[in-house]
Amino acid sequence: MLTKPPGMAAMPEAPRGTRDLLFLREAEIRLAQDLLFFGYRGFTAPPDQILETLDMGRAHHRVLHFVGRRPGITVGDLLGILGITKQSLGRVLQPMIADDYVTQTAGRSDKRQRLLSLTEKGAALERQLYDSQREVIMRAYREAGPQAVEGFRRVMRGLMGEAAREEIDRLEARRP
Amino acid sequence: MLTKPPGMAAMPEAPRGTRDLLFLREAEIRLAQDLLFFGYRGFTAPPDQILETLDMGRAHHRVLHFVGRRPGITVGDLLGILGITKQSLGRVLQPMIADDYVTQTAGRSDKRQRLLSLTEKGAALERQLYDSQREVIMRAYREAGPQAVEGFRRVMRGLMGEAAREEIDRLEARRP
DNA sequence: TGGATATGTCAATCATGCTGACCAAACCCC
DNA sequence: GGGGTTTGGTCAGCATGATTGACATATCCA
Repeated sequence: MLTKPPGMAAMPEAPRGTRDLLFLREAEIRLAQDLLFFGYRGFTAPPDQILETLDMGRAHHRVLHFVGRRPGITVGDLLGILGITKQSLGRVLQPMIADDYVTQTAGRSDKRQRLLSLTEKGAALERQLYDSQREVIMRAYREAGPQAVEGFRRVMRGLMGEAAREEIDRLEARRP
Repeated sequence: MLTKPPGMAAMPEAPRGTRDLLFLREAEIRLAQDLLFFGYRGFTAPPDQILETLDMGRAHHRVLHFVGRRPGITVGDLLGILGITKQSLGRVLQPMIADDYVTQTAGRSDKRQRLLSLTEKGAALERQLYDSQREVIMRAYREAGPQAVEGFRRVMRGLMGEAAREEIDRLEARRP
């Protein structure tokens, strides 16, 4: 089963002189990949730890987060934000309604809609999860400084698609 | 099944005068949560699209990335980086070896070890996935500017635990 | 009235993680 | 040299969260 030498792939060709520059560029991109992988993991770890004691997962957290962020959101809008199918959402959302974390209300203008909001219980859990992430983010922000935070925001916005950028703007605008 | 009004949870109390400050703080943290969610998704979307045509997933990409990043890495070290169990890794890694994306070589000093490297085929796929992510990252970096990139790096480093920070330093140091 | 829309649900499947148990080979120390 | 430890592989079973396809219901709107 074991082979002899690995036989690594060749580096891509580059004209003399530009080689160092291209190489530095590649190193920067590779670093970005590593930072996003480990950074995102650090960001999700604290809520994950709390959730597993409640037999919930990251999917539940996302529902709590975005429903809390936009109370009265429709199921369709939530599906659009999460980017999953209604079947996938249903399996997470319906138990959360049954367990009194989320409530549904029929839409005023369109009675087909089910407007979602957090209950007191749901809001309390969301706040606990929020606090655990707040700690991590505050520490990172404090260590990096305000200018770095602004740079972080600019880069993260650039990483997402146009649709997500508009979605974030909508979430920010709706700030109560 | 539908209840009447949502009954939103109360905002946490805060003494007069500090209220605005605390509120702004919370808005900043909430924004960070949104940015990380949508940004990470934008970052992973392009490789995911390629991978699904090959019947592979994100787990395969992570193996390709970190083995490519550290050729000759041991199975144990890879497990440590990925933070998963050997059973989970095995199910992804063994098919990749069978399909000639990854090779194993017995360690020179310790023959129990299986040193992992990418084959030509594996390196080619890894580069294709890298290129798709490179596009997204380059665009975000270009739009945000060099100072923002430095800030992004500082914040992402702060988000991860000490162990991950050391791991990244090790990966950077091993730059060929 | 009838088609489109919003939501829910059943059934099957897939990807990726987990635990527990166990095995084999190699290493290392007494 | 023998015995315990380490490294890696593997089997079985399970959970989560995603998918598709098909279908049901209630409501909206032209």
